[in-house]
Amino acid sequence: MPAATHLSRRERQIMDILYRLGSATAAEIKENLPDAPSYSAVRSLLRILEDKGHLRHQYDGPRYIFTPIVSRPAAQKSALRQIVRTFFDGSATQAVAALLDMSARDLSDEELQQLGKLVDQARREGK
Amino acid sequence: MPAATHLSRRERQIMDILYRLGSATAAEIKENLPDAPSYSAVRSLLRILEDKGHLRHQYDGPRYIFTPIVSRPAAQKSALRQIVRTFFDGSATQAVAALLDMSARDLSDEELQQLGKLVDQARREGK
DNA sequence: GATACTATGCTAATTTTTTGGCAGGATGCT
DNA sequence: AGCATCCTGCCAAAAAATTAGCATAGTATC
Repeated sequence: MPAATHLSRRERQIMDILYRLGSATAAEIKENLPDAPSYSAVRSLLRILEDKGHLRHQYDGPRYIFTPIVSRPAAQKSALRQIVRTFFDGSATQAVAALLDMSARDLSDEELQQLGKLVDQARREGK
Repeated sequence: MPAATHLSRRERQIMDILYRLGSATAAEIKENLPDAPSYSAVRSLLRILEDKGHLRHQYDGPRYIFTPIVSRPAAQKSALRQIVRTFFDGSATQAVAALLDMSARDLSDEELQQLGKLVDQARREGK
């Protein structure tokens, strides 16, 4: 149950990449790392992260594919909780409001309609 | 303009505390740090963060008060953007849906009503 | 004003992180 | 088979982060 706050800088960068891509090879991770170090360095980090239980690898033909241990949905929740707590005084409402505010113009009407439905649904369930 | 991904583990922990509390003294930060180190260590970190331009200090009677340089609203946006990109394929809608899903039962009807209004408003503005 | 307390500034040592080097094995191509 | 390429595993050096120690100054309390 290692919190993200315990990961080192590089470790966190790698886990972020893995959650973004779903899973990846060492080479792909290297490509996605800011100020990418050598391939060897990436491999070392991956080994460390695996030792710590943050990811696992499996064979895919001639190379390894690395995948996070914690499922994406679980990691999503955990990340959101962290943000809500740190930046929004624990208020999910404030967080949603900020999300809408910063991305409303990028959302299609379909998406907004869908969100409206989700809110209505939550209201019905709450009663 | 150093992104959060460039902060070291302790640096990030401290900035999180500062964004949670708004601003804080060195002692308060020490209290809030997981596995808190010595006061001296905290002071060192604070000096480093100030050198890097992440925070500033001001006098409050006999001690310093430390405050983030980047405003809370700006940091909120930045944090949300990061989450949306890393965990939700860049889809704010998905993120909102996840937020609603994980916290709907904790929200009051007033809050849900408010969110409904925000969505409606976004739809009207989009047209 | 002496004492205790808490603050700061600076510095040096320890620990962790981050990195690259090198050897060996598999794959693929000519 | 021979050669080049890409992978892995292990290890050790280099760099960065983290920590504590110590000297000093301000405040308050008695």
